[in-house]
Amino acid sequence: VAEPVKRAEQKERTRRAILDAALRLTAETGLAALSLRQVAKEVGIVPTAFYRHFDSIDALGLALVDESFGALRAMLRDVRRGGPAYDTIIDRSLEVLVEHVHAHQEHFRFIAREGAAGPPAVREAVLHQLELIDRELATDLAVITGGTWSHEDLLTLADLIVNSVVATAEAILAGRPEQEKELVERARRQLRMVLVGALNWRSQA
Amino acid sequence: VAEPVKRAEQKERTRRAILDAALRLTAETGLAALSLRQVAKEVGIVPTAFYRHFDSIDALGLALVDESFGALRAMLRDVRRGGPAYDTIIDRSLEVLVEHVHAHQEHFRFIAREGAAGPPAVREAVLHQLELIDRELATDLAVITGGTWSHEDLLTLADLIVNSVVATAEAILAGRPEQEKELVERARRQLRMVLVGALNWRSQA
DNA sequence: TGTACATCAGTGAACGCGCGTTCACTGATGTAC
DNA sequence: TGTACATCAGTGAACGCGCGTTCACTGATGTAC
Repeated sequence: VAEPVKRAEQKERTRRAILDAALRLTAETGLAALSLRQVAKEVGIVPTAFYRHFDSIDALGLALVDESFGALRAMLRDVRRGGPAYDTIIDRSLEVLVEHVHAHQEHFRFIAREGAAGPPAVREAVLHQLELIDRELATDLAVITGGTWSHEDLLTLADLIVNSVVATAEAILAGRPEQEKELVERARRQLRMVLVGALNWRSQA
Repeated sequence: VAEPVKRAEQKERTRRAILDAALRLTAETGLAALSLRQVAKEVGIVPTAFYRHFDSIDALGLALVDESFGALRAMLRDVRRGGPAYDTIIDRSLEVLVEHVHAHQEHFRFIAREGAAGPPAVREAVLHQLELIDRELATDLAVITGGTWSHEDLLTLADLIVNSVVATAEAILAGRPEQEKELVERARRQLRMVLVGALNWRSQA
């Protein structure tokens, strides 16, 4: 008594079309100003059909949060693939960042925008996911630093790095393409400053 | 033939009421989702009277950008008042930051929110103002570091500091009050890492 | 000081429009036998 | 395989509501003389 195939397929296709349309439309005005009717029109369905897929725009927003963090986590997996090779990690991470930021522009923009200004439920979901990523990075850093740092110190450093990288991604997306090289070079220097600073500061403490 | 006094006074009072109401109301949903009628209702005037003061919600938004950066610049003046006393500058700056963030919550939130998700004109105005502040900080840093750094290096460091501080302010405003001490302590360590790192990295370069 | 006129912040009715949501429906897809 | 029935994604009319904007207006404040 499994769900029939063809009908389910069509439903899934419409669901995808709704998610894609919403991601495209929110890029202009943000999720808070997005209407169900705009989405329906963009997809090519009647407004009421929206309810066959989502209870509300907020519910749609939460689905987009999941999807966007899927893209971000894929990026982090790519970064980790190289292992903790200490001397090349900054260059490699920035390469992966630039590649993913371009391939998933809309998802990155969505996270930045809705984390600052989304409807409360969406905003909270974004901030929660970012906190989880902070903690994951702290675990990675524990490996790189050889397990001698305290949990709190690792989180502090992870937070500093995540904030800088998020700011860099936002700047790349907001800026003109010809500024990109400059922004990446700046990020590279910043990460080096941070890494050198963390190690020196640590040995003084 | 100067503008008459009493009438102008009343007009200014209404203008202020509109700005205050808008700042209060946007805290919930963001400027993009704010309606002229909501503002008028909150102020206690008829919707059409809004046009006596602003051409559109966007124009009102730009006035709020000016006002919010007025608050931010007042903070920076307070920080600078202590002069470039190298060893206490981090502690003093964080004290001033915490004080101003609480006194002008709504303005800081406005900057963070509309810089990420405001209507295009407002968003651009916010990002432009932040860039100006980056450059001002770079000038301050030139004094602190004794004039031996390149312009580009100073901007890189300023950008790193501004991003961290903005992230800290956002975290304080988004978090629960009992987390504040922890967040400030984390910011303190981050700024020390950055300063130590910048100096060491610099001397290696 | 008193009067006649000008200014203009705020009013209130009206407009067409897009909004979210309800409801009964259609007809292709799927299931039971 | 063929038939009768069930499911359910998408339809289309209708609703009351808040929206931005227009327009002619009112009446207190201000100015000229």
